[in-house]
Amino acid sequence: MKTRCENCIIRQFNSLRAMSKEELKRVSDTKTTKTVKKGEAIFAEGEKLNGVFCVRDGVSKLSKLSANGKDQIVKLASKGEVMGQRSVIAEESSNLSAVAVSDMEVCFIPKEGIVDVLNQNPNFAVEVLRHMAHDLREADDVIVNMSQKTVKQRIAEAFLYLRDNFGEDDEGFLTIALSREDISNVVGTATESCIRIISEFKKKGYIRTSGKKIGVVNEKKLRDMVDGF
Amino acid sequence: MKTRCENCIIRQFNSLRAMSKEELKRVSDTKTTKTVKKGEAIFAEGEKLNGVFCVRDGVSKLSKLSANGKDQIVKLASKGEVMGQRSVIAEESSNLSAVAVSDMEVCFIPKEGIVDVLNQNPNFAVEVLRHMAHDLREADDVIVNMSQKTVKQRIAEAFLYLRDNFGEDDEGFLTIALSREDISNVVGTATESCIRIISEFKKKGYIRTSGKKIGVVNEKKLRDMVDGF
DNA sequence: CCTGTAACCTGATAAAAGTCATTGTTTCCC
DNA sequence: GGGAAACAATGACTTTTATCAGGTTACAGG
Repeated sequence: MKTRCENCIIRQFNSLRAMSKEELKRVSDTKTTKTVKKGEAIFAEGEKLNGVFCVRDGVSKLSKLSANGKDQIVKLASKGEVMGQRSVIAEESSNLSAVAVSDMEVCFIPKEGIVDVLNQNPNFAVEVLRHMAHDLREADDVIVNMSQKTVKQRIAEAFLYLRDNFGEDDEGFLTIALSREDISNVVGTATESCIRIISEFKKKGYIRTSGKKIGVVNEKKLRDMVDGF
Repeated sequence: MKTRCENCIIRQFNSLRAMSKEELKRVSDTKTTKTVKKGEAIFAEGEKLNGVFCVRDGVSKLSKLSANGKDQIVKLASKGEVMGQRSVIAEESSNLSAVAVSDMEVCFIPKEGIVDVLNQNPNFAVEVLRHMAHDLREADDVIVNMSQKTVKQRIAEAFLYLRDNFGEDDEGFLTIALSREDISNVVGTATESCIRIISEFKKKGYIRTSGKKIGVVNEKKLRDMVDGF
C-alpha cells in the first residue's frame, strides 16, 4: 500500500514517477514525520540541511532576511511541495528559512536516499532538473514583477495568485489567511502601505474582508490593475 | 586537440567534466560558431530554442520585457557562460531574450546532444542540476535586493558586481561599458534616476567616468552604501 | 470578565523615485 | 568633417512609497 507520503513525494518531484518502485520504497522507508504548529520554524536561514522536507498538510513560508531587517517571502509551500532541495543538491546551507503559516504536518527525507537515486537514475535527475528549471523561470518572473510593477499591482497579483494556487473556502475567502505583515513581506513593501492598499481595494469593491480573511470580489478589476490599466 | 569551445563548455557546465571524453567529443562535433555584432539579438523572448549558446567572447544581456514596455536585465553572460539551458531542459520556449552588449563570438550546440548525455550520464545531470541550484539561489538574492534595497543601493551594488565579475581595464574603468539605459534596466529603475545617481556618486567621489566608461574609486563607500550605512 | 498584547488601521509628513521637457554631448555614418 | 541620431545630463514637477505617531479592534490567558 502506498503511504500518503509517497504520494506527496510523487506530486512535487512530479517526476518521482521516474523512481523505480524499489527506489521509492527505499527512500520512503527512511522518512520521518512531524507536526509543526503555526509560527514555528522548520528550518532557519544558514542552517545545514540533512535532507528535504515534504509538506503533507498546511502551508509554510520560505523567506530570506534582508539587510534592513525585513523578511522577504520568496515562496509559499503547500501540500505536496518539497522544501530544501536546492540546498541539498548544491550542498550548501540553506539560503532561506521556513516557518509554518498554519499548523502543519511535514515529513523529512534524509538526503542520502535522495542523492543516491540522483546519482544512479538519470531519469530522476532529469526530472528534478526540469522542476528546478521551472522554479528558475518563476524566479525570473518575480524579479521582473518586483522591479517593474507598483506595490498596488503586486498586491493585486498576490491575491489572484493566492486564490489560483491555494483556492478559496466555501464562503469565498482565500484558503490561506496571511497576516497583513506576511502579505507585505510577499510583495516587498511596508506593512502600512499594504494595509492602506487593502483598504482601498475594499472601498472600491475589488475584495472583501472578514477579520484577517480576504475574498476576491472583482477578479477582472484586479487583473486589469496587474496589467497596468 | 581541444577546441576553444570544448573549454568553454567545460567552464560553465563546470561540471561538463562529468562528461566522458567520447561524449564531449560527440557533442562538440555538432557545434557551430557565429559572430554577433553589438546590439544584435542572439535569441528572442518566446522563441523556441533548438540548443544552447555558449559565449566564447564578448558579453550578452539576458532580459525580459515587462508589461510596461521596459526591459529588465536578469543576467549578463560573458566568456564561458551558457545561455538557453533552462529553456532546453524545461522544453519550453525561452522566457528571456539575449542581445549582444559588445561584439561577440558564440557557439551553438544542438539540444539533442545535450539531452542524450543528460539522459545517459547521471553525473552530468547532477552537475547541471547543481549549477541550476546555484542560479536559483542567486535569483532569490536578486529578488530580495530588488524588493528591499533602494535604487541607490542597487546601483552601487551593480558597479561592484560589474567590477568583481568582469574586471577593469588598465585605466581602472569597468571592462563592461553598459549604457546608462542598460544599467537602469539591470537595477530596475528609470534611466533619468539612474543618471542622477551616477552624477551624485561622481560628485561624492565614489566613482569616476569618462564617456560611458565608469571606474570605481571608493569601494568602501560603495560597499557601505549597499549595506545601508 | 478583565487585561494585555498583537494585529490592524489611519493621518500627517517626508523621502524616494518616476515623468516630462529641454539642453548638451558623443558617436557614427555618409 | 559635418550632421543626424543616439546617448547623457539636469531642472521642475508629480506620484508613489516609507516612516512616524498615534489610534482601534480582536483575542488569548489569567
